[in-house]
Amino acid sequence: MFISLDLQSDAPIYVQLRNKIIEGIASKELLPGDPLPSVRNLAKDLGVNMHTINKTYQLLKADGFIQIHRQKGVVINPDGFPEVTDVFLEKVKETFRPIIAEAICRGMSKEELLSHCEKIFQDILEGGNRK
Amino acid sequence: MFISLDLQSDAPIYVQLRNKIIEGIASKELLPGDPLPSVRNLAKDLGVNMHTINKTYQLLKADGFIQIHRQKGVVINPDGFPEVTDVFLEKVKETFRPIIAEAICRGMSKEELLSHCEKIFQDILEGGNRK
DNA sequence: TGTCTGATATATAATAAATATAACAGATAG
DNA sequence: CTATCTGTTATATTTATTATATATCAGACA
Repeated sequence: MFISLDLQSDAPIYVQLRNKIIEGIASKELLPGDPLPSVRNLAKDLGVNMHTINKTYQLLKADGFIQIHRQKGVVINPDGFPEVTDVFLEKVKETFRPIIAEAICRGMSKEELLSHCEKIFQDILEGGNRK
Repeated sequence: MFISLDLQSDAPIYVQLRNKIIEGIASKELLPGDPLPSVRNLAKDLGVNMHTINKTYQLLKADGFIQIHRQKGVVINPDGFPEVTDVFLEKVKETFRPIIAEAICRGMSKEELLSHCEKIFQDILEGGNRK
């Protein structure tokens, strides 16, 4: 995992980090059972505070993407990942809807939109286009 | 325009309102030249502060979706809307990427994803599924 | 016995979001 | 002319979020 944070971004660090790890899982760069750095080590590597990393891990744990063992450390969930729940679908809608609406205003066709989505999907699978 | 705000949402009020208006434009419920309520009236109607509305209008103006005339009021841009710029495409990517990555982790297929996007696109055009 | 885990507590600083008032300049209807 | 409506601007305050700085605790382990 090469993790780079964008300190200029309006997205909080702990969210950026969460997303990076999710992308790592999606691209199979991170496999079930793989270890993640300890809270303190990752904080040191990224030059941020321990609590910021802890917040990210707690989020990922709550969603079922990682397991946290008190003394062993943090691992990508070896028992598989959460499914597509109604809650998640709702999140998809709420996130996509405003952007798609703006795309329509700007004259983007449905085909064009789907093409962009497809490309992003592929890029993630191939682990590319990472910032 | 029936505008309802979700005070429970984590999205700021001024952003929610911006999105509602963008959706109104996308669904052609709001047409070029149509007037929008004055800052003070809308604030009163929604039960929020004047500055919150003003922030929304300034955002929409900066992006070219509305025009603001000092004494006449606010109208949906009669000269047409902004195009699909590189900046906007970048915003699409950055917004979609984390969600699509999570969708992949949860086992959603590409076809399933595109189907959801297509549905959202249609829903907006039809002015439905509004909250 | 150190040293590593995560977990937890407390305090502080910086920023963003929202509100509360107030005042200003220009247009316009009475 | 006056009152009222625009958007604009300024100032101050409150609240919540984000991030940091320290510190401590309990369990595991070499």
